[in-house]
Amino acid sequence: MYSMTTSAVPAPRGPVTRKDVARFAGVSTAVVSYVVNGGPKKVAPATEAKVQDAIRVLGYRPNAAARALKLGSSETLGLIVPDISNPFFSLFSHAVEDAAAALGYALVLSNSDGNLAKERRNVRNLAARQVDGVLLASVLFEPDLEALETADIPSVLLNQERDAPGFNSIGVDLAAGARIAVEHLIGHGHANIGLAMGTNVSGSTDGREVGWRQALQEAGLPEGPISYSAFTRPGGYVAGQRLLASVNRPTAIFATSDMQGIGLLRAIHEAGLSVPGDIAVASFDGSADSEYSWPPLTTVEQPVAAMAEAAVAALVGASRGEKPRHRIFPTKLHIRQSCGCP
Amino acid sequence: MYSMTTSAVPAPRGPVTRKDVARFAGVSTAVVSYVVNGGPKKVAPATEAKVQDAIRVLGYRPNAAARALKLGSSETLGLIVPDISNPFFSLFSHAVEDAAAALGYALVLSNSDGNLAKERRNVRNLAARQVDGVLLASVLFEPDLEALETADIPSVLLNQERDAPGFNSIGVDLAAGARIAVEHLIGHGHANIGLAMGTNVSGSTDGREVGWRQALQEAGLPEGPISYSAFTRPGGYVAGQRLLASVNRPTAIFATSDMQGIGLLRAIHEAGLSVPGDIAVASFDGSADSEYSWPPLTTVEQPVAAMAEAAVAALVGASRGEKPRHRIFPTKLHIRQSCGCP
DNA sequence: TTGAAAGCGCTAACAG
DNA sequence: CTGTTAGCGCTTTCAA
Repeated sequence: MYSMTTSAVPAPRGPVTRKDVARFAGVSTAVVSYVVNGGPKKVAPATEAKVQDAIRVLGYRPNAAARALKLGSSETLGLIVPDISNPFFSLFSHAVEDAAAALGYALVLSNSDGNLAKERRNVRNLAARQVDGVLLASVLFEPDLEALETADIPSVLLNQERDAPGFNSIGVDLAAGARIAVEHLIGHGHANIGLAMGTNVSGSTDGREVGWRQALQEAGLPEGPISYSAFTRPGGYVAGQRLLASVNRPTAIFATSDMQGIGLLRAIHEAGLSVPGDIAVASFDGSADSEYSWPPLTTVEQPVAAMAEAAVAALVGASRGEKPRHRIFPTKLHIRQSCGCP
Repeated sequence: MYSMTTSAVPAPRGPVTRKDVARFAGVSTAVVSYVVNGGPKKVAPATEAKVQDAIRVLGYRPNAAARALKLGSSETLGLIVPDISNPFFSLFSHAVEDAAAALGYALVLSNSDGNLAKERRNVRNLAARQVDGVLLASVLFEPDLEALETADIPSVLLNQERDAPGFNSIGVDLAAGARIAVEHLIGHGHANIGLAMGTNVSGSTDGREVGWRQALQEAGLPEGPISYSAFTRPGGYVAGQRLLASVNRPTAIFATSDMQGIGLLRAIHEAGLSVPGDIAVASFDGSADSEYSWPPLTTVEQPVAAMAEAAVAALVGASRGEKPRHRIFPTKLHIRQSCGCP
């Protein structure tokens, strides 16, 4: 109806600004700010009502860019993952988005495709966009965060096993997780346990390999065959083929990711072998895929939601001046059928 | 070394702005803009070099918020999906991010969790953030886009089978895709083909159900049993259990998503039946999961990358004044082993 | 309790 | 070819 009446305050042509609201409500723009933000000044109830009305009638929506410019904060977090279509990262992203949204932050997502140049480009891009924090699952152990530092933007490194000094980081106890899985396999009586190890760029040995070795050593067992390949389904598939062809074929295999585990299952099935009858399998991550493979995979679950929340909290904390720290989360063994349990 | 020398141009304390660069290079701020944006005015090569130097030395990064405020464009696209951890959407998101990045847009991701209220909140939030376009895989057939319309922000509806007038939309030919899959199953000699149908809120019958029925009718075959359940792994699992227990147990089942297909496989395996020996299976989507299930699923592939590109292009086109349209993409049958092919 | 006004960093019209 | 300058919409200090 408003558009049909002649009014002292005509509907503005373009997008509605705070000025339009002020004019419509007969107050100053400052007052509009006060009611929109609930402060920093108190507003008389009657005035507030007028303003709320004007906002509703005009369909006013604050301009986030202007706010970001003024405040130097975009209420936005950036997330860089190698590949969002990797189930682990998509699960993680969802959890991060939830945690961010709960705090009023939007999430800008970018994929690095495991490509260092792209990762750096993404970091810079996020820095330029004045995000309030960046979560980075880096290709590297100590990534180049200079763009963020000079812009004073906090960051958290994801999937970080070790403490990278000066970095906020979060990770899971890889070695402990791998160990419980391998110990469980040993408990089933296996004495020749192979490893389908994912490859990463970081120089040092992955904790999952360490854990596998520890479990074997402690049980006085020799090391089974190892195959290094990508942390992916095809990677696991290839590793499976190689492991099955090795001179001393293992009776059980630990895969360092669910994706590899699934690839492994395919290789084993194709070879006409049964799981867990001929070969038992356990993997790492605890993604939904592992529950619906055949047979369902016994896997080491990462506490994704807790890690996401902690990562977001670390970002928010960092902007409040808390100092960088490294947080390690425990894992939990999910026993299903691929290990030989009924 | 710059920090060690006394200079007429001290390093600025806070973040470096265009003003600092101008001062350092001994030019005006306008000139800095011209070189940063490559226009709209030409700059003498020598001057440009000085500016580029200053930018490098100072580590200058343009403030996106200020730019967005000035230009009324954030160079950002919004994407709302029900659940990023659904492999179809994560694949799609990756493709969207690629397409967006190629055009210089960042991507803000949000999950609606299939929840209408959350979807609306996300739409509004994106509108307030002045994104330049929104891609929405809605819960509804005709979602509430008012917040976007009043802000003059273009949008594209994803996964939209039919033309919703006035909306930009993109979808796949569901019925045709389902038909080729079911026809393929028929070609294997199956005469009792069941349907594991995903449930959605839209009132009308899903094209995949239509296609299944069409193929059957054209072949003069009776309709097999149907089970309605969620488009998820658990959904497919339950559908599988029900279908296997039905009075006239089908010899083949068409699942309307890969996730359902995978759940279905689990139900069949648990029942001690073999695929495709006892029951053949085909599904829909063409996600990576379908390739590594056991047996690998014959599936109807959606051209995700092409759709993502078209969706982003539609957004950009819309802001150039192109009128809304509905784009349908063809599917392609990926033959693997679950249907009975060798 | 409310208002006026100074910018946040950037772009681009306009003037030189 | 380069510089000056007026805002974009918002927050917040300072004054009334």
